[in-house]
Amino acid sequence: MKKVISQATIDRLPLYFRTLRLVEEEDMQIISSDELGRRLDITPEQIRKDLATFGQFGRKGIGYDVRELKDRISNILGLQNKWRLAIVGVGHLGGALANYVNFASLGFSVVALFDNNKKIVGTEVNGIKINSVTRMKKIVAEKEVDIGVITVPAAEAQSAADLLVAAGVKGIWNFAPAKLSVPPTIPLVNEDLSVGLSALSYHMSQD
Amino acid sequence: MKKVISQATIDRLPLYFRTLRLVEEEDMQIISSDELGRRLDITPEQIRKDLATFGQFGRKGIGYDVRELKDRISNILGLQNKWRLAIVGVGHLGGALANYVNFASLGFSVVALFDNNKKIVGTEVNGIKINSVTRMKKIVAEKEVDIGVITVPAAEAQSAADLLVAAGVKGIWNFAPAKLSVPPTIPLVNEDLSVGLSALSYHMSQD
DNA sequence: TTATTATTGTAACCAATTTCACATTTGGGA
DNA sequence: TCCCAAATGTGAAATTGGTTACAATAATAA
Repeated sequence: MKKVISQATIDRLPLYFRTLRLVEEEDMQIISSDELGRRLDITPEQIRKDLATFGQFGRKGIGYDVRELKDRISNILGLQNKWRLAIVGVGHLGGALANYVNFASLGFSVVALFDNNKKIVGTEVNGIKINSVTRMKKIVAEKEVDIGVITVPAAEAQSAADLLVAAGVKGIWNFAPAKLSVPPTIPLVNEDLSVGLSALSYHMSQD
Repeated sequence: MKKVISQATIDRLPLYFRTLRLVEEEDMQIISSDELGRRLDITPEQIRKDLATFGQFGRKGIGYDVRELKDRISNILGLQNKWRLAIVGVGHLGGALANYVNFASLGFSVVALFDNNKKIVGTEVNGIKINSVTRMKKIVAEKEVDIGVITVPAAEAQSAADLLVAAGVKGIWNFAPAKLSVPPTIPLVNEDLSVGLSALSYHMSQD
């Protein structure tokens, strides 16, 4: 199963998935690419092309089986893995992510928190104890952490990434506005909020 | 000034901007596309092409004037506007954004907070009072809010957007995992965190 | 002054992505 | 049974985005 799926398609799959879950709750068993597109503002052709990337399982003249499509997308995205997250940097954003309920519904769980501020080490957020970053290796192993989430200031982001990689995480989700260097075997996704906000500013300035 | 700049380019401009600020602090007056690219893992050709979209102001054989390039990008992104934000939904994420320092350094400021939970209306976060959503129109006008930030649950996101539009905001930054309908004159940027996290999951699942 | 090196700007090419057009399949109704 | 309407799947065309190659320019050193 080594079919390449484009990044553009991968970024749309979560949207399909979330819509299929809603549709399922409405007790729809079958959905057409047209209806799915209408709900997401994506053309039906685009959706069919995306889905065709990983085999054909729609039924001509009918549409797609909601349950089957949803499960298939979930598998492609690897959501069956129930990834375990550790958050490094328990400031406002890190704390918010530790409490973020939408993760749980996708099968992700926050299992560890790290900070280098002695004042908060030992306290708990959402029932999870904050540890010193010096204990990262031990705790990442113990708690079987898969994903490291970086919510430290930009200047400290690279060293947080280095510690996470050394501790053995399999992927990194970076919120710091900084370019990180990690081994090519470790997937890295950047979630720099200022990019989106700046893009909004740009569009608001045009007319 | 009606030159079209591609979304791909717009999304890279904030990265250039942030790097130029760092470079400026290092007292560099001139930077080459090569050096800028090295710091961001973007090819120098790509950078030159992006910058060429809005005129030529590099100097052949020399490079780009750091200050000038930074100011120019700031203007293109509309950051000189000092946009004023209102956050709707003061849960964990909304609260974190109300405290987020990186905004201020880009010239954005949070000037109003709204929630429909009576228990928190009247309290303050980061010195900003939480108002009832019923007072949105009045307060958006009073505080001269430009941008509405949506951090309510998905099911309430559309009505939050409707209220913001009715109150006169000029743009919307949406964190709820939902597709919003807004008038085409109102720029909308979606910041669905589950998209990035799912993409990370996908890449981690590949062999 | 002239050659050399560094570096931009851009045209031409190539790759990725999206849109278009349509053949094909399915179920339902006459 | 046969036709029609509703859909998918997909090749081809169009568009968008990225890479390559190189001419042009500027500073510096010989």
